[in-house]
Amino acid sequence: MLESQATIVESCAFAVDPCPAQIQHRFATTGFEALVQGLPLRRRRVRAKEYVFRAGQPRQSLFLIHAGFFKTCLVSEDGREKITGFRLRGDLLGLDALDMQCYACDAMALDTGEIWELPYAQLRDTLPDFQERLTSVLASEIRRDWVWMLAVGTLSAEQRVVSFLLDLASRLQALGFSSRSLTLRMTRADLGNFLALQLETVTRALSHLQARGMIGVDGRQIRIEDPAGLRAMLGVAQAAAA
Amino acid sequence: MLESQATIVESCAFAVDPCPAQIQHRFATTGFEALVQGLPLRRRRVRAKEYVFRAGQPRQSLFLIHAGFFKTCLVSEDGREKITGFRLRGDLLGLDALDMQCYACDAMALDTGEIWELPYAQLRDTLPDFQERLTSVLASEIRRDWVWMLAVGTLSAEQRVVSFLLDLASRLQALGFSSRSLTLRMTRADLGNFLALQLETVTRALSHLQARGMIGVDGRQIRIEDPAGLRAMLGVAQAAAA
DNA sequence: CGCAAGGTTTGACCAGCGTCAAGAAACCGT
DNA sequence: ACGGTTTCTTGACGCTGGTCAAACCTTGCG
Repeated sequence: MLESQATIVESCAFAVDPCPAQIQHRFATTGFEALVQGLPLRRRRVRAKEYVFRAGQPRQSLFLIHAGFFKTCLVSEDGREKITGFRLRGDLLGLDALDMQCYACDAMALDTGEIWELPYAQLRDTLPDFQERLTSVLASEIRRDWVWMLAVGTLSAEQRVVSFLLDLASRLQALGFSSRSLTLRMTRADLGNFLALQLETVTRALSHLQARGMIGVDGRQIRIEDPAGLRAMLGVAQAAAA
Repeated sequence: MLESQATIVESCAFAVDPCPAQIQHRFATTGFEALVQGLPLRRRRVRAKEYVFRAGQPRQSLFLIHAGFFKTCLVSEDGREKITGFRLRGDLLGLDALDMQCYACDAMALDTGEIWELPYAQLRDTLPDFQERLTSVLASEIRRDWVWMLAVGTLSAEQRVVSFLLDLASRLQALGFSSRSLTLRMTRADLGNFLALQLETVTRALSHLQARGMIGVDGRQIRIEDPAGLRAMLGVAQAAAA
C-alpha cells in the first residue's frame, strides 16, 4: 500500500464498511507536459544540489519537472527540517505556495535535470481548464501526503522503508524505467528525514532486507528481488484474508 | 511553531539564509462563509459520531462547517487508520476528493454541529473566483499537513501534544473563543492517532504537563496556564537566540 | 436505577529505535 | 592522482515511548 504512482491504478484502496463504491486512490499524472506542449516555455537545466527556488523567494512561476529528481523541503524557524516529498518528471514544483507571494518550501535538484517554467498568470488566462487541473493536482498531493502520514504513524521503520521502495519503484515504472532496479538519488539522511527515521535506521533496514534476500543494495543502487515478499511485509496478507 | 490558525499571523516563519523576504505561513480563513452568504444552501445539523460522508461514497458536494467539531480520517485497505485533521468552523470538508468521483476519507462530527452543503458545479459556474479560492484553500491545507509532518518527524511526544494544544487554542481564539480554556472534543485515542502516539502516551504527556503546572486537565477540559512556557518547550528559545 | 460499554489514568516492563562513536567507502575539487 | 569532505555502515548502549494490565470514571441505554 501507500504507493503514489502515475498511470498505474493505486494499490491503496480503502476498506469501507457501509458504502458500496470502491475508492481507487489514483495519483494521476498531472498531464501538464502534454498540456503545455508547444508553448514557448523557459527551460532550465539544473544540476545536483542546485535550488530551483527557496522558501521566501518571491513566487512568479510554477515549475514542471521534465527530467531529474528533486526534493521539496520545509524548514521551520528553529531550524528543524522536513523533506515533504521527492518529485519526478511530470510533477509540479511550487504548487503549495499558490496562494502566497513567496515560495513556502525549498526545491532542490538531486540530480541533473530540466524544468519548465510555467508562468502562472499567463497559463491561467490562456488555458481553459488550467484552474481545474491545478485543483486536481493539489487534491492529489494532499491525499499523497496523507498516505505518508498514515505510513509514518502506523508502520515500523522497516515497513516504512519498504513502502518507500515500492512507491518509488512504481513511480519510476510509470515513467518507463525498470521496476526492479532503481537508484536512490537522495542520501540516507534525506530518506530518513522523509520517513521520520534516523539515517542509521534506514541503513539498518536496507541491510536487513538485503540479508533476507528481498533486495540487493549497492550504495544507492537498489535491486528489488522479491516484490511480493516486500508487499507482504506491509500487511496486505492480513487484508487478503479478510 | 507549527500552529495553523486563521486570522492570526502564523508563527511558523521560516529561517532562510539566502533570500531576504520573509515567509509568513498564514493559514487564512477560507472566507467561504461570507462568500456564500445569501445563497440558498442546504444546511444540515449533525450530532456527535455522525458521518458527514464516508470514503467511497459518491461525491457531489463540498461541506462548509458552520458549527461544531469534526475529524477527517483515512482508512487503508488493511484497516490502518489515520486521522488527517480536526476541522472547525470555516473549514471545508471534501476538498481532498475534488478530482475524484468518491470521497477519499471519512468525515465525522465529534460534536453537534451544522454544515452547509456547497453544490460544487453550481458554485463553480456562478462565483467568479471560486476556483482560485479553492486552490488557495488546497495549497493552505498542504502546508498545514506539512507542518504536522514536520512536528511528527522532529518533536518528542510531549512536544507534539503541546503543539497540538497551542494550535487548537489559537484556532479557537481566531473563532472568538477563549484561548486559555478549551475542550478536547476527541478521545485520547484520536489525539494519539493524529500525533502518531499511543493514547497512553497522550495521557501521560497531559498528566506531566499538569504536574509541571503548565496546563490544567479535567477530562477533556484543558486550561492553558502557562502559554509562554509551553511555547518555550517547542524550541522557540533556540531560535530567539539566533 | 443499574448495568454495560467506552474512555481515561497509572503502573510495570521492555523493545524498537535513537544516539554516539569509529571506521570504511565514495565523491569531490584542485 | 591526492587529500579532504561527505556519505555509508556497523556496533554498543540507553531512552523514549509502545505494550499489557488493572482500576476508575463517565456515558448511554434498557
